[in-house]
Amino acid sequence: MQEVQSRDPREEDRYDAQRIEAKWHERWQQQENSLYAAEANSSKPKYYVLEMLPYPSGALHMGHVRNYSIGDALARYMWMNGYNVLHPMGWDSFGLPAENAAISNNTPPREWTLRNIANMKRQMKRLGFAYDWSREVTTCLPDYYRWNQWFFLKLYEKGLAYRKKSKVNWCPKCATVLANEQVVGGCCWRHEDTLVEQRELEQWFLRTTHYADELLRDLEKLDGWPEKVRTMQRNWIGRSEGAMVDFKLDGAADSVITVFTTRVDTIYGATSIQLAPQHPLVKDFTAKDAELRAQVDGMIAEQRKAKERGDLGEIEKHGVNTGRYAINPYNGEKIPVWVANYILMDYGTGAIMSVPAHDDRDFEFAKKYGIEIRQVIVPLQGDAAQELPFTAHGGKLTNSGLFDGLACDDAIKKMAAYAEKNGFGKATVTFRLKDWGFSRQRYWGTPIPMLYCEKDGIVPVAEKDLPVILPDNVDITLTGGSPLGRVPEFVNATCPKCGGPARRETDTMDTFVDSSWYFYRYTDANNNKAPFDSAKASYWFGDRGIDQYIGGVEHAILHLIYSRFWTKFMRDMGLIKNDEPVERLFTQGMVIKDGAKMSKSLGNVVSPDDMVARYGADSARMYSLFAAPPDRDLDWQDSGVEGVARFLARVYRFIAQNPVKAGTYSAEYSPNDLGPEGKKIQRKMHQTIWRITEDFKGRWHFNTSVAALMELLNECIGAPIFTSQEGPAMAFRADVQRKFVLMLQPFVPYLAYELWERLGEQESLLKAAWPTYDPALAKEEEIEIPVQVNGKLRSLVVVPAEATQDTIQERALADEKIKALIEGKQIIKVIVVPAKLINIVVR
RNA sequence: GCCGGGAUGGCGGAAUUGGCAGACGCGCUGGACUUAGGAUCCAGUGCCCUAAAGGCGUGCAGGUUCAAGUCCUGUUCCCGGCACCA
Repeated sequence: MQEVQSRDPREEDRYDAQRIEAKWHERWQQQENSLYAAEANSSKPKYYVLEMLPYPSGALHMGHVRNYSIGDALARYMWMNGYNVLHPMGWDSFGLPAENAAISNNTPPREWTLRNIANMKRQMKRLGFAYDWSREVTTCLPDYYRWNQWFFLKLYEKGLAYRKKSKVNWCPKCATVLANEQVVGGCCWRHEDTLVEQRELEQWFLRTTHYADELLRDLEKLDGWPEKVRTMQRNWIGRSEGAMVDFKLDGAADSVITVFTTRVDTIYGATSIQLAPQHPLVKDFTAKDAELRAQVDGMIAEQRKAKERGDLGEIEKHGVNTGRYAINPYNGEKIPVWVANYILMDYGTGAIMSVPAHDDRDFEFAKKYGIEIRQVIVPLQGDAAQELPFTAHGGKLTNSGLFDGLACDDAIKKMAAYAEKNGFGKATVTFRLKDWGFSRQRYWGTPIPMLYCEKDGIVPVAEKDLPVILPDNVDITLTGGSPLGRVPEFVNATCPKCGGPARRETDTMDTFVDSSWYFYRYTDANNNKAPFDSAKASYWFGDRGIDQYIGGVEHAILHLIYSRFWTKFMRDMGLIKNDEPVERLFTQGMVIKDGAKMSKSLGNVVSPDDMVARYGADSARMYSLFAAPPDRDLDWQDSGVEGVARFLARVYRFIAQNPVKAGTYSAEYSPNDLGPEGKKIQRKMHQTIWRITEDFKGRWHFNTSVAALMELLNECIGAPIFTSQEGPAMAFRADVQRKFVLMLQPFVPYLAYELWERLGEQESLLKAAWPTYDPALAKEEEIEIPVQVNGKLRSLVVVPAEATQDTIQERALADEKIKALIEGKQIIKVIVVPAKLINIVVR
């Protein structure tokens, strides 16, 4: 640093974030495995706070810094409040970018990944995040992924993992299959500009639908989750109650069209059947009818295009009559069978009964093609001839045979029961949620522990043979087939059943497996006998799961639904007791710059390393909490970071340049010693403690916490009482300085530790008690009461805080300005809100 | 179309229970100190009005109330999610 010549000797001891942070960073490094370790047999209450683990892309971005600053502040606050805190970190380190890096710069995925981890861990440490590194989890290492394989065997045993051939999502850029959850608006979640194709492939699936009902129902319990996330999951699961009804195909007694409907009560109004173009029966119809075939193929192409454009709902409805008829099992009526472009094969049964009188889409379609529109529902009261389509539920049946007169809701139940009794249908529930497509045709993932034997078919790897190690030195290309298939030493194995030759599964697991249960591993990260010890997991998860989980909303569906599924499975295995993994979830907003998401192409990326180098970790962290409430988007402004750095410099001057050291003062002082100025500061201090404590309790508006600290400092700076050398004044200054540092600790640990030391304190700051506020001292003695006349602010009067209504009114009416205003007018009413305001209504 | 969130000075935001709108910070203006200032300190800063006085002001239009950013009705725009879901 440049030599500064200054008259003021204090100038030589300026706030130098780099020097302070380097000093404490060095000290903390030396005890990295013990400093923030959770206690093993603690009598304290437990608190598990967790931030979503990062993908090791190479470097942290500001979104990470924000995420971890929130979690770290909370962890430190809970430590100070006497909790046994678990605050771990790990790496979601399988995934495609490692393979892409391998291709583009010829570095093996493992090496690339581990190097990135080392760099990001360095950044986290430099930022001063308090993680228990002894529990670090790295998902791409065999000591972790072997348990993925173990879980897979358990899922297979229970019938929750299965293999089937079906249409699956395929990303051409990733050259792999994707789960439904990984398709966003028809495109790949990693390649927003790449349309996902449909391919017919044989794949492993996990039966997430087994828990569909529970996954939906338990959302009600998650009142510590943002409503937004619960709604998104509800939509995703998409439960709908209805009935399946079989329509026989006329003239082909063994051919049946099963339709799904939520409105079986309208079935007497069904005047056609509509099939999705991909419906299996359609193939039979088109086999001998080239013209029909051409039209159907056109519809399939049209649907695909619309899906790719993301406006499937916008295409114009059209269809083609197949010339066949189906028989309505309720009344024996023959109705025509059509193929229509608005019927989706992947929802329900891919076939509907069309009731134009009571469905908007069917109505539009029937109008276009002149299909009969037959009303079978009328309102409960009043005019039966209302406008069609009449889609409301609140009606009763007409033209419906023996069900005439029933209310819709009643009819839905009775008619489903009738179908079941007569063997042509039943009440049923459909879900939008599909089973989890689980196989990936990629290298950098957990090998699926399965074998294919010519004699025994699909054979699981024996538990004792786990882990199936992912080989190194694999030739990776993004063309055709799983890279592992090109490694004979890997592929060629022995069948554990017959001892004959067997071929290994060469697909790997979706990386979302890794994050589905990693937070349980943190409770027992070094266990090599089991994924974790049940007792340890139950201690940290309790009945309701992780106390506080913090991350981006982009995982509202993906990670958060898979991990809920995994938890339910582990509970049913008897490994854990909790039904849900996370009690409270917080989704922080994005970090943006100049109104846009940070991206290389826009050139608006702010690098954490750069911020740390320019302003220090403390400033970068505090700014990321100060600039906006944590749940909202944060528009990054370097000048704002500077402002925070200025504030910290003033804090430093207030304490480090004028400290009252431990042992140099008497701890006792009485408020009466302080005088009005000191009392005012004391009041402000207790109000500040109150505000920040409240913010931590759940509101989490750390921006106002920081503002409160700034206000307190503004009050203190330049106050004459802090230059006094008298006993009580010294004791008071000592108290203010200590409480200030304690409140800084969650937000700016480096500066807080430095100042704590400057104050001569020996106790560990991390576990020093959070200051308490005294409501009596926080209370104002005198307050300004706004005086309104007819609701408009006209004056202010100063009264004692406890002033009665009468006193306030007396003072207000005696006020010169008020007197002049109400002169000659009639007072109609006076409203006095004690300690708040007075409003005089005059005419 | 359905669901969730939002709109407050030049900017980020505050107002926790219907009770002084604009805390705190940025930026800007003026001043002090200084060889210098992109350091520090002091003062000012919603808009209109020469100042005082006064008036206006929380997307828009109404309403309830002594009193509305906050409650009610309607409406516009922005962000996010879902979507021919039968």
